[in-house]
Amino acid sequence: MAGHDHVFARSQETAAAPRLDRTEIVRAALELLDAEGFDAFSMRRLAAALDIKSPSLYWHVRSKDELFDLLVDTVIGKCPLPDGDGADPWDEQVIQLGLDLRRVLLAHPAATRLLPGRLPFGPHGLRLADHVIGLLRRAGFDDRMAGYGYLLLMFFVTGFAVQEIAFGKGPGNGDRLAEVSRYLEGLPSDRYPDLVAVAGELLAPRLTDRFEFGLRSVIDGLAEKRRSD
Amino acid sequence: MAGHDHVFARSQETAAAPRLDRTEIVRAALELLDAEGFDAFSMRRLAAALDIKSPSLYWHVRSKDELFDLLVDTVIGKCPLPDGDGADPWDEQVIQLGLDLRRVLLAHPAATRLLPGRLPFGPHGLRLADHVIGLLRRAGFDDRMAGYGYLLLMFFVTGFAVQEIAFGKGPGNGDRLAEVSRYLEGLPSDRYPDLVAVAGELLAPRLTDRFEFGLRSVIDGLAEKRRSD
DNA sequence: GACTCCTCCCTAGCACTGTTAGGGGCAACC
DNA sequence: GGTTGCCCCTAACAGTGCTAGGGAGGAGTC
Repeated sequence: MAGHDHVFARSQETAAAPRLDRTEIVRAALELLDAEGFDAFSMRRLAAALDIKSPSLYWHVRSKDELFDLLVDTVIGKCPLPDGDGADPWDEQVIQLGLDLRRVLLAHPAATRLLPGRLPFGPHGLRLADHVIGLLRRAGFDDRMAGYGYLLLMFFVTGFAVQEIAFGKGPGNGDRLAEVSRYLEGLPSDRYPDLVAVAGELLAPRLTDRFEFGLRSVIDGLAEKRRSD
Repeated sequence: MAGHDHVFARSQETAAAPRLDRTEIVRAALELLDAEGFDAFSMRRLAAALDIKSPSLYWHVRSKDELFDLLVDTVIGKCPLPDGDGADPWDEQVIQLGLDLRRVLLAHPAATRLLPGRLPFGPHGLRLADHVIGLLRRAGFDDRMAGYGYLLLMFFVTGFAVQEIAFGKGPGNGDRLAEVSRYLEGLPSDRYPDLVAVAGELLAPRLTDRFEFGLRSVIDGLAEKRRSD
């Protein structure tokens, strides 16, 4: 389609420098995921978006799975980390981190689908882990509890965000939430009395408050544990 | 290949009754997932395990995705629900439910990978939802909080179990956990000082205690909220 | 300048996927 | 006996991740 002007672009822009590298590929992949959704993603499509053929991708990236690892780490990298310890107490800092991470994940719903089952231990993921664990250790937690606090935070934020996205947070299907609500309300109330009764309020559109509340519960539990040590 | 003896089997076993139905397909699919893992699963393989050809599956099941919905619901259905309210206080009942659900999910790690991003609202999922919400309502929570309590429980248990499986809980890769631990310990400790310090204890093999502790924190937070209403 | 090496993209193709179109045997019902 | 509907089949389509192997062209060396 854009074959011929591609030749021009190539000879002009990138006579010496390679026109592609991993970061450029990851950037395009994230853009494709955001725009077209998870199901529309494939190596061939990504290659087309980069104006190359799909096998060329494999020179830069070992496999689709490795690319997904890079994608996840890139998204995690968008979560801001305060440099040094701020003035806030440790628990507020952890909660702020959780809120930021959730916000970042919800901004890339298709990429967030890659997270479950993946270990978030790319460079950015490691930096985040080190940050959280450091925060907890300086707050007086021992090594075991600090590590567990980090795991708990990640489990909670990831699990919440993924399910939240499943419930229709994605772009374009914002009314899926209403659709599910209607489905639940239409169920036979003799079989599921309590569920039907609360169905209207089960899937509130604004989950931020609920998220923060749950996160606070988890962190409070953690704080309690430290005290009892 | 086995075409001719298939004819015999057919005329003998299944003269009148249909030899296949959805529950039989789901049973075989779960067996295949458990035995061979998620990556080895395909409609053709499932068909082969049932001694039929893959297009025949589509007479019983609309799509692979619908089959996955059925699978998830079947696994959820293995979580025991006490009939009627037991003698235990509500929070202990909820925690017991969370522990049971996690156990069931860990027993089918490959099927659990299907859960994230899927709404657990098949028959069994609905029954579970109704049960939990009923428990909370009778404990004095209003409709909004009861619904949220259910969501929080599901988010937490699902998120925890999925990540736990990612960390190597699957069958056959039990030493992946040790491998990840070694990787973390080998990181440059000047760049990730706190992470490396706790790396050895980050991924404990027995996560049940940690799970229960986190779950208790969430439930305690919920109880607190009720009091403040 | 000719040489080789390395980078980075290409074409061709493999083995596989989910899924549909359409056909046919066979039991059950009128 | 004819018709209906169930339940499986073969054939095939469009697409997937990925590999083998090739070739253009810049970089470095003699």
